[in-house]
Amino acid sequence: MYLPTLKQLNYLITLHEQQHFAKAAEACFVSQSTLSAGIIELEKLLGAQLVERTKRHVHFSELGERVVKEARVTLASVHKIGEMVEAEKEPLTGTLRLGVIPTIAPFLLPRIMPQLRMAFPKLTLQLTEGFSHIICDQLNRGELDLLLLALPFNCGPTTDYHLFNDPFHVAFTADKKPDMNEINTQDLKEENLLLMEDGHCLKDHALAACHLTPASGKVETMGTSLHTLVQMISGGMGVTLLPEMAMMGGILSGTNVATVPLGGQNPFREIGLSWRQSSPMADQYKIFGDKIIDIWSSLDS
Amino acid sequence: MYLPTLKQLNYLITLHEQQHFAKAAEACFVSQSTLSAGIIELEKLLGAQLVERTKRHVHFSELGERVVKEARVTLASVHKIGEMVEAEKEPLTGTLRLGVIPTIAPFLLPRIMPQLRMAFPKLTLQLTEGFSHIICDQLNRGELDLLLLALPFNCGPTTDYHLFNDPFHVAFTADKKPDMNEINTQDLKEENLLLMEDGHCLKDHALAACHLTPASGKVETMGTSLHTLVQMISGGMGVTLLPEMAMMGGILSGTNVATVPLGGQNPFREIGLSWRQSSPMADQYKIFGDKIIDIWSSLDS
DNA sequence: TCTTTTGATCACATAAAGTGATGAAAATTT
DNA sequence: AAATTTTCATCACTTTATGTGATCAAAAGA
Repeated sequence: MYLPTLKQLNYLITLHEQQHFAKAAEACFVSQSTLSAGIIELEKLLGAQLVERTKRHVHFSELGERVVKEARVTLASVHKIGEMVEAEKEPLTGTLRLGVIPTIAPFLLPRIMPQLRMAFPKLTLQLTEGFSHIICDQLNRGELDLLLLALPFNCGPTTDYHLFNDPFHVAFTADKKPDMNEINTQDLKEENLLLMEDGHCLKDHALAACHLTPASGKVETMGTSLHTLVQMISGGMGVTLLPEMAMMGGILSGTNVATVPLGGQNPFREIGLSWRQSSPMADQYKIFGDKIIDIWSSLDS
Repeated sequence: MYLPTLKQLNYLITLHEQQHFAKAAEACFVSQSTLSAGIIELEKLLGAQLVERTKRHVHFSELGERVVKEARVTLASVHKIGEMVEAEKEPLTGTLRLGVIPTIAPFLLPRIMPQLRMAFPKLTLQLTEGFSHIICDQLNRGELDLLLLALPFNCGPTTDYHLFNDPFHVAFTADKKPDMNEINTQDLKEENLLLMEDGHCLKDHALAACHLTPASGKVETMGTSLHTLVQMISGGMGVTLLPEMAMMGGILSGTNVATVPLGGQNPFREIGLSWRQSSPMADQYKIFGDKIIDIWSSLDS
């Protein structure tokens, strides 16, 4: 495949506009000899005469006219590339492919999206909801740019950015709720603890918050959504750990469930962002994360 | 205005296809270092990172994806230029802008166009009818490629190509037609000679065929078409010189006009082609002219 | 720990694009 | 007719861009 030079095409277009070699050369900020040689070179490459030269006039052949027309299309396309890049340099514009886990997405996003849109009006969010390990794979394959998830999660060569802590509450059937300001891991030993099934990192983080290992007895897991799990608690089937975020998102409305804050050390899950270490947009992602922190704390109060 | 290189854009596209520097380099028939440097150079020029490199994977940033997409458009456009030129190399294809004078066009074209189309099916004729000096100007301005006219005509720096001679006949009102095989210039001295007005070169060529100068008395000129002139003769207002081409084209049908061939030296006008001396298509125009000769002589017989 | 894979980098070679000066042909003025 | 002007091509030369193989460093995998 033989390629002309964009410079040559530009020379040709300018020559067509000026109908004069010396003037075209001036317009291109090169010497007349350069432009002349450029046009000759282009004609030689294409193997066809595009321009007829007389000592008095410059004429474009019928083919030359058509080549000029198409060359304009070519340069316009190149120009568009430049414009796209320039637009992108303004931070947080364009499209951000964001992966979010299912125990965050339905509770956090509806509450922060409006303000996020206002803060970054030129940013289009392309949301993907999935289990941590799924969206981590997508991140590492380059199909996503950024993840919003619960940390820690071993996601390969990523940079994690802490946003805020999301405290756990223990959810009881309303009539079984103990009258305490907070509840401790030890107090749960007699309860039937229901958690979400493998895949949801919420299970691991909940256990970690309780300083329990998966092997500790009396733990049942269920392959359902958090909403369904709450319904089970409401029906008296046991207790569970609920992220405050979900409660603030209204997961308890219309249920027969009451909650007590979890006590002890680190009774929360950590919410954060992850991106590939190699990402050139790290700065922008931090700004994005800071904005989420901002919005979140304003919701809390 | 800063221009990337088409090579660089091509490297980028290939890298996107191969997702691997070394393979992309191979596909571009360059060394890995060249392709690597090319991509880096492009990123530096644009001032933005398009590709994320890890030791294991190559990822395109969201911007990178869009740049690749637009770069494909660019290269397709360049490719189209190449195709246009290639198509043009096949002789007598594309568009030919042909200027024809009014004393040829209506008589010759209808009779030769069908066969011309058959001979050059890929050639589109863009016809312009006008006085010799008008279409000559257009030729010299590069607005026309080729002229079909009566020679000689001083048209500036053109190459003329003789096609055939078009004999003159003297047209009388039918009842005044002398009973002769041919008629001589001297025999016309008593007649009222009607010719076309300035602008039509037919006047000059008719006078030349008669070996007369415009000053020779008893010559009237009229600013009309040849058809109208024939009507005047039919009405008994004098005699005129008619090109045989017009008669064969049926100009006399339904009129009261009879003709006698003109005698003497060179009793004809010369039909030919003209193109700019500087035209790169001279060979093609000769082939085109030869075909007209061909068709014309087959009509004669 | 050793090997393999992979993209970046280095020193160097070649090719392309640039320059000012000059030349030749046509058009215009003297 | 001669001189001048206009205009594009060409020349010798410089600078810049693009290319190469060899080598390096980092990460992944054995």
